[in-house]
Amino acid sequence: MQKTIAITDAELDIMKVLWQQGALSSPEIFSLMENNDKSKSTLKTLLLRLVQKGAVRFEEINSRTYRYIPEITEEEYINHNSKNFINRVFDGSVQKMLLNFVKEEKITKADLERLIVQLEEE
Amino acid sequence: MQKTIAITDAELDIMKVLWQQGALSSPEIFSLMENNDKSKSTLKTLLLRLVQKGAVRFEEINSRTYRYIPEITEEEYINHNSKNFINRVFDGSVQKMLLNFVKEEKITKADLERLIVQLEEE
DNA sequence: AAATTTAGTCTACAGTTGTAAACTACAATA
DNA sequence: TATTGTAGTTTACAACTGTAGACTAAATTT
Repeated sequence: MQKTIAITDAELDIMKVLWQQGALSSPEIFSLMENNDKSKSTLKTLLLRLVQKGAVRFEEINSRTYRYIPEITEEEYINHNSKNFINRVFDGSVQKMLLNFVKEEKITKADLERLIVQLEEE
Repeated sequence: MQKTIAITDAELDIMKVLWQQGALSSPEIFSLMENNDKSKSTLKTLLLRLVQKGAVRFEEINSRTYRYIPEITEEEYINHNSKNFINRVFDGSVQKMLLNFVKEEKITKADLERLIVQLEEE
């Protein structure tokens, strides 16, 4: 069982482009995050931290360019964070969460019905 | 629209007992959190921070004891955090989250059906 | 009244996070 | 080849977090 790697919010923005693209050089990451206001330097720091914590590895492309590759998958991230969230906010109960979302009208009956149909189609 | 008050994990433990009990003195909080290993001093720091950020207020009971009262409700906390979580992890889409939970078998068809029944009963 | 317990306050401190400037070294271009 | 652009590295720094010791002052116990 692999140890848990915590990814912070700022780091997550980088992971998202990496997950989407598979592997990117840092300039590529940077240009894909142009909407993001962070400086290039900030980006590099975040990338370095991701490498240090093992969330990303890199390969040398040529002498001064690297390709960064995600080491943990988006699924792993999602699963880990979902569990965390449900534990923290809903005492670990998915039921409790669902009930709350329905009560708060974040989920409608139509949503639920659609899901059931989807489930049956498989 | 009230400004957002961020509650950290450690602080949340305190909020939880306050939400459950409504209002407590700090020794009461402390004894309700005995399972928790934190020192009394730590608890007081967290309580102070909660007061500073407006998540908790206090009333004097007698000269050297206070009653601490939650200023934000558990619902507010849950709603805010749910939104945060869904934004961060599922790009703001509840549908996406549900789909993922179903796929990961965190939610079963039975869960969904039960929810629909509950909805209809209201 | 003296000793002890205890609620609260002040101060501290290391680790994490978000952010970035300064610096280095190679590569492309003039 | 000298200049300039740029990928990467080092260093920094303040805010936030988790944790807690030291100190103060009031209440309780002896």
